[in-house]
Amino acid sequence: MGADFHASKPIYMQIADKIIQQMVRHELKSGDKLPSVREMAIQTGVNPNTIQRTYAELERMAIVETKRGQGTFVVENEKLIQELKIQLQKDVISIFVNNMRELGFSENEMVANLICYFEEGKGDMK
Amino acid sequence: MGADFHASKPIYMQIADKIIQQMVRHELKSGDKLPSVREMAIQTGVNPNTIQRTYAELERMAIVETKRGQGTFVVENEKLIQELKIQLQKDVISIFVNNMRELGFSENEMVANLICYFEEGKGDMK
Amino acid sequence: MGADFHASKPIYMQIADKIIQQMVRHELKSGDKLPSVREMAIQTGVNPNTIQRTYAELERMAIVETKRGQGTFVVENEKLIQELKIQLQKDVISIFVNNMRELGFSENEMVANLICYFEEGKGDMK
Amino acid sequence: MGADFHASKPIYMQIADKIIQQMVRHELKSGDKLPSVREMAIQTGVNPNTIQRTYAELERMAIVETKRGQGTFVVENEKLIQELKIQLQKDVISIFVNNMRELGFSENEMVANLICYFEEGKGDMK
DNA sequence: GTGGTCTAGACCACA
DNA sequence: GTGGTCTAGACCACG
Repeated sequence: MGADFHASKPIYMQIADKIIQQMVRHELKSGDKLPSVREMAIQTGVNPNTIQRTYAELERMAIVETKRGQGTFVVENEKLIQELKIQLQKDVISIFVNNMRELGFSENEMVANLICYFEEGKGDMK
Repeated sequence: MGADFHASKPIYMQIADKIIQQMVRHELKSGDKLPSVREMAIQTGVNPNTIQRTYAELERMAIVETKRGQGTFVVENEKLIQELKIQLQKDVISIFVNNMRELGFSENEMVANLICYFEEGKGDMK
Repeated sequence: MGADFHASKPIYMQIADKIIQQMVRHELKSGDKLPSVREMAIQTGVNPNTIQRTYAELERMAIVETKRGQGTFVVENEKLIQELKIQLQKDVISIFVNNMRELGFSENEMVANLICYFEEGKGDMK
Repeated sequence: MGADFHASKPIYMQIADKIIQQMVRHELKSGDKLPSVREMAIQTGVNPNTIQRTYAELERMAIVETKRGQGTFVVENEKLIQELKIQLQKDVISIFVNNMRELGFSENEMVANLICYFEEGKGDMK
């Protein structure tokens, strides 16, 4: 569970992404309490300030809310989390399609290559 | 052709990517001469230092070579460019698969959602 | 009647403000009894500790007094409540004038814009 | 120009507000470069991290943009700044009206009291 | 030179 | 106990 200090994305964002993924996969549900800043800091092995920043970012995205003196909670809005998943999914696909298009692939080739990737691990895609 | 100062990737890398894409799509071929550092700097509207770094990076990847007093040329090695394309393609697919997996999708769902994306633009992906 | 956990003001102050407003508007009069701490806590949905602090704050301002075993009462001093209203009013106006001045407005423009705001809801204020 | 360490608003926000006011009053114009983080830190007498946060907040509001290695600039969008002014103005008026209404004043009384405030400083408002 | 991130450790208000 | 702010000082990538 160590942080990757050399990735391009800042640590506080990597942690935010992890939390979002947990929401999207329903490992974290509406109304659930996140670990306290200090506890999360210990769990992830980073400075509490970094977690603070993560939580602030999540709150800015309106997918988490903090109650003074009580803690930080997943927002009570299941619909918003659903939309979040759809949005993230579209973003991921969109990036993939753009990248592949820039390499000169047609839509059919993209699908074919993806299937190929699954079947062969690394086979004869061309 | 302006540089995107907001993207997460450094500008010199953005430009390197653009050049590599041109090779992979055969808009730039083995032996072709790249624009001079100064000219490229003007074309892209960035500091010549930045282009310098772009060319250095491409040379480090061994897909470009600088001939003293003559300029910078795409390496005379068609096979290497082919391999480059395959490598890039695998990277792109691999990133896509990882991202989708983190969102909780199975391989079949990935393929289905991709096809869905093409058919509907943004339809009812679940 | 729920507490706003997001506002910049602490909850105990928000509640104190609400009570003061009721006095100023004569919905609460000299000598009236405030709800008990527990009852108020239930009404507002916050921790009794928080209400305790609200009442303590009001007592510190000398606009409420606690009689042991009987409860908390609005002070028997109509004049003081009048003065409170005038003071609050001056504060509100003063803040408004400062804010508008910081935006570069003259006194005449402030009056004009206020009138404008009433007439048009949101019209062509310049 | 010292920072007020005891105000309710955090310092980084107070500084952000000051900068926004300068834009709204056209003391800072579209495209102008803000002082560097370090320089501003010296000017205001706070830690560079605090200014960093101020600039990050302004960028999040999309009224400032940072160019890597060059500095932080007022966004090239005069219209947006105009809208910002109108928005701020509406907010200020709206808060004033709400506060006065909570004290039990009618719209006419608000205007009258404001004028009174200007004429007398602190005269016989009731 | 620029902004961005991170740590360490401190203090605060709030519930 | 909680989150929020701030300082001090460090290191990094970028242009």
